[in-house]
Amino acid sequence: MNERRKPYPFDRIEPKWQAIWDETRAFHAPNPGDENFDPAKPKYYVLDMFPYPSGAGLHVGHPEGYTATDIIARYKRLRGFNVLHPMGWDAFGLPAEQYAIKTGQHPAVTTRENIAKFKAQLKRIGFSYDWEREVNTTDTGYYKWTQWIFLQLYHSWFNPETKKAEHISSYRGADPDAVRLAYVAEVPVNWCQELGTVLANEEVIDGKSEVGGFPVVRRPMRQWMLRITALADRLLDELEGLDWPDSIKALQRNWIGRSEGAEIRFPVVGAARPDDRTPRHDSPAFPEIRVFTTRPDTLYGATYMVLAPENPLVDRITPEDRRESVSQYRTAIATKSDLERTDLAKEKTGAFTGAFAINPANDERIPIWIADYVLMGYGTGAIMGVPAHDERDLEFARKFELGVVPVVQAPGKTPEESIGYTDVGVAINSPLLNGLSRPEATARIIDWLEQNGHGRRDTRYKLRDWLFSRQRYWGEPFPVIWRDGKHEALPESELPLEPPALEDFKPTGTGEPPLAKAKDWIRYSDNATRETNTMPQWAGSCWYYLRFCDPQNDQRFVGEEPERYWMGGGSIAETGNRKPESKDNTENAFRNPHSEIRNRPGGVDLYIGGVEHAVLHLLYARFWHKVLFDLGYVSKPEPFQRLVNQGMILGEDGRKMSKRWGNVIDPLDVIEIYGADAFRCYEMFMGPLEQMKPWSMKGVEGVSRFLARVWRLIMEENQAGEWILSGQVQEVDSGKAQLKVLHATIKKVTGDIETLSFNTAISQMMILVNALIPQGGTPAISVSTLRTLLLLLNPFAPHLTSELWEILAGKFPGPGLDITAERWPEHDEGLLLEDEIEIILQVNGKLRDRITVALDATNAQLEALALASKKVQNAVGGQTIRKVVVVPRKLVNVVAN
RNA sequence: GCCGAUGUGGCGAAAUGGCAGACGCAACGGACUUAAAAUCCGUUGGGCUUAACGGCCCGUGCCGGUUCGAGUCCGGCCAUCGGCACCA
Repeated sequence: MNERRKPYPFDRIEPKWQAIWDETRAFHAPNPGDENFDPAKPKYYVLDMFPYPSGAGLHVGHPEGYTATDIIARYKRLRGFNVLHPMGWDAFGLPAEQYAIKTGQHPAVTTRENIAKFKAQLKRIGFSYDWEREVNTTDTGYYKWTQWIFLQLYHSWFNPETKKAEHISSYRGADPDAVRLAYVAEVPVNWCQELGTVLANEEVIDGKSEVGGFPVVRRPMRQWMLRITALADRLLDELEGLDWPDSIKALQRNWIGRSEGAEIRFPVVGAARPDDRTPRHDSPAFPEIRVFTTRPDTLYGATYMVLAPENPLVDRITPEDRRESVSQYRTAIATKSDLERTDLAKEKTGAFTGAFAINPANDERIPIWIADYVLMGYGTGAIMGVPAHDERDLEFARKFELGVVPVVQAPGKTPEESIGYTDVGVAINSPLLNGLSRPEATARIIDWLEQNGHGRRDTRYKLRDWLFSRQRYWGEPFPVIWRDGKHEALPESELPLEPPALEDFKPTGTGEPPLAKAKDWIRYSDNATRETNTMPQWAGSCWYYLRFCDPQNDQRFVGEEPERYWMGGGSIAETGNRKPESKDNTENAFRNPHSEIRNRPGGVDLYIGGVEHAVLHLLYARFWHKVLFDLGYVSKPEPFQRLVNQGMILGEDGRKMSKRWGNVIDPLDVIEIYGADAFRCYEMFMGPLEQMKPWSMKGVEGVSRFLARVWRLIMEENQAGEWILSGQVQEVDSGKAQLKVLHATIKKVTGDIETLSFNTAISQMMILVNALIPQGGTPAISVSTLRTLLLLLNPFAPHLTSELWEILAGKFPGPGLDITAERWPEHDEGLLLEDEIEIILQVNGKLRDRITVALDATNAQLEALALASKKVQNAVGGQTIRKVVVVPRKLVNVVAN
């Protein structure tokens, strides 16, 4: 391939400016109290989801979000904000460990190499990160505090009275270990043999591991859990005030899965206990079945009950003559895979236990069945079957010929026809509830249940407690020891607890973690040993945004003042009621971002990342943050005020980029040919940030041509082929038309950046540049117009604009050499108005003519002009004019028929 | 099944309820050049009509509604993508 001529010398200017930014610490954000800290500036915290530094390096998907945040960061700096824009590494994780298993190279070495590669790539794109704040979750100085936060969770409980996490010392019960937010439980977990570790529910997809796609089986093991369910209500309710995409909020709501209803107690008759197989009806040990239902109003329609096959109650209630068939069914279910069991298409199966329960509402005796459509893991592992108003129950009842009693009558239907209706209608066949609507009936029956001791109001969640331990080497060790079979927290003074040096990182295969191989390390004292599990990768990412506020602090996970400043709602300037910009135009809300900022509840001001973290990282981090908030360590209850998901970038063939399709684009290859500025601008020009969109090399070329036109507006080649300042750049006044498009561009670009509509911002700058290109005659371009253009373009193409700014500043006196020290321009609304404007004339809503009128033409004048138009008259023809709609400065619509 | 998003030229897309297709790509024509590349200028939703200027009709997934006026708002469908899924 021929060495193609560069459209402009980005290969020289980009490294030049990157070096200057490094040397001058151009993007270092000072903390309160630091040298150069300006208390007059409001803060702006703009954050990327920090990457896992894989061996593959960046692909074009990473820099999409990073470019967006970088534009915002640079823009906010020009608007006078103190901008926190950091980057770091989520570096614990499986690939480095698996590489270690294969090669024996320590994961720390692999990680270090990968980070160096990632960092070089990010720098090459010209991101304005404050690299002095870089964090790495695998540094001892970092995970010391991850372990410290774990200890806070360990030492805390959720007080249902105050609805807050509190120190365990405020717990008055007998067994604090039963309520700690970090606790140990023997639970059925997702065990992945291939990975040699257990996984969180969130990490298992269709019975396979999210990483690697290996089979996952349920198996009871002793594990560390975090009591995230205690915060379920808050995690749900406090989503409301967040400026997040609806889809992400919906995903989290769905994942938390709050259902409101009642727990109802059904006494069992004809029950048999293993130790006494005689049916007993009046024993004090009389078993009862508790069910959870969201439809207590349909209680009278409960014609049978179903227990999950695994429900331990089954043994207690099944009479002798049914034991064999019940046990057969249970065995059949146990050998089924999760996939088979949850296959919706399959027919309902089940077995009658031989026992009966009493429906407390009408004292009816109803049969108790077991069936695998009832899950042990949700509610109480038992349901009341209301076939008339639940599809699944209806299917089951029809198959096994159980009674179906309609208890809700749908509007306009007979009771019989109302079977299968689940939503609307009034209660029937329900003595206590007849005639009531669903909400009324629900309230009435719950009151009745509570008054008569048959049940209570209840809320259940799909959310499970967070399985927090892993059997891996490359993760944070738990700061916990075991003595006499009981766990104890390590004292804070012993943090960080570093993992042992190991030769062999392989999983043991038995479920025992690799750390168990380090016999010396395990031994804590004569009678105490260390916990050998490690934390999952999510641990480090749960609080990294806090560490960025104060990354070097070795006394605290984050200093109080930096946390208040960066994560608090108001900056020093805001609380001081001071605005950094004097001009204010209330007509245009977006022109005054400060009013918007002041009203924010605080936290990270803008967080951009992939949608894949909707229910994992984003839920976990919110959970930790709320606990830290309750304990008084952070200033606001939510960490991320505004969240945006960038859309995936597809290959040129429209398919997901993957090695398999050979359609992966390497950013550095693109930068090699077109430069970092073109790469950045193209990523933003492709389309709306949130949208999925295919890559196009031709598209990059188009954007590159645009940047080259900007270059040639200001530079020209001399005889020797060197770029020199163009003679057409002069200190002249811009013409009226140019000023108009310039100010329209200031307005549009400013508004578009605020709404992250970068694609249209770039379009508008293209329009401006097209308008500035001299068309014949004696060309002269105003220096001040060019400077404004460079400022507007600077966040998008920082290298090019820095270079051109410097060249202009060297030739024309005025501003300094450094564009990043400048202020963002403001548009003058007056320049956008013309003396004459075009009015469109419609007949019945269809465009028929246009006229040019004075700006201040009255409605009456407009109407007269419209009716005088030949084209309007033709369109009206013989019809009668019914009405004339005049929209000032816009249009006239003549209605005729 | 439930929840969420999306549907506009050949392609990426744009349009506070007011000129549909800005901007860019591709394509075609032209200028410059010995030639090419680069650059610059022009045309470019579909159809009908006119010698030409121009004129007319259709057009934002489909069907209805609201409105002087709908890509945009409302109701009902269809399709694609993403998430959840026997969650009681």
